[in-house]
Amino acid sequence: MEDAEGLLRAIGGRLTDAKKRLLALLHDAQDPMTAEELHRRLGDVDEATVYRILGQMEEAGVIVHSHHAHGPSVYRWSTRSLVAVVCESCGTTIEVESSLLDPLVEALESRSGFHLHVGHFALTGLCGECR
Amino acid sequence: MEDAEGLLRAIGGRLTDAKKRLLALLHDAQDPMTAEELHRRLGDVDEATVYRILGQMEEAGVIVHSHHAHGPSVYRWSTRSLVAVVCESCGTTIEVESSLLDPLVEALESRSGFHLHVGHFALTGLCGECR
DNA sequence: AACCTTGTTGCCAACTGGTCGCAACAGGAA
DNA sequence: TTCCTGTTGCGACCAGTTGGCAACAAGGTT
Repeated sequence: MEDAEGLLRAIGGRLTDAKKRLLALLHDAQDPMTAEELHRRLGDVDEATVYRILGQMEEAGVIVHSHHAHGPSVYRWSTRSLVAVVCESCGTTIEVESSLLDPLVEALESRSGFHLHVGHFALTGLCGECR
Repeated sequence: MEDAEGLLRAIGGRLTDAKKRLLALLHDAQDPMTAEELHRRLGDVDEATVYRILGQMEEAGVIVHSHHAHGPSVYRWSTRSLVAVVCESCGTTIEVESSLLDPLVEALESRSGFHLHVGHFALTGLCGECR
């Protein structure tokens, strides 16, 4: 919390209650959360405001979002460099260290000059149980 | 076209004009297409119908769709096993052979028992020009 | 060829995830 | 305390997609 306030001050915006609480929620969460989930947990903060704060925080590099194939985006603290892997059948999500994708990143880099943003996209497939 | 008809017959549904034409479009397309694009090119086929046909064809395994970060899904003939890589800055999309992801697929398989569906998700990042 | 069953279509309303405009509100520097 | 400006809630709006429903038509049956 104390460093969340420092962060907010560093970003430059105003130190509002909504921002502090949203940031704390996301910081303490072990799993990524959807905007709707954050809105629900914050209780009295409007959904549009949640999206606005998420946008600012992401622009400031504090958080990142990723797309889970069907359904809403999820947001997570940006220091957690994980890639979500979602089962298309049962919805189970596991997270793997993004370093697992390093060979792919390097291959793309040298082949096409493309620099991948690993983690912006969830990988999808079937989990062990559902196969 | 002749084998498109055979395909449709094999799938089991009725052989309608909309299905034949949509399938031909997608079969002959070099790039993946959005539902809106298909609807536009088909002219007199309703958008809801396009989605319904796409759903059936996908269930039958004839086509696959993938999600491009923001914006609509794209559909492609399923024999083209490519992964889209989208530049977040300029939107340029390149497609790479999915075999480039084989090491990742194998790693996930042995670590977590997860079987990835490569191609269902687009990879995102920055292209050489935009970096 | 007429007929009937059932998949298919068009039309349109609804739904989800997300954005926007605007007036009221509230940090926080002066 | 005052004032400026970032922030908020509210409600309309938007894109992409799905669902209900009645009319329609593919294609097997008689």
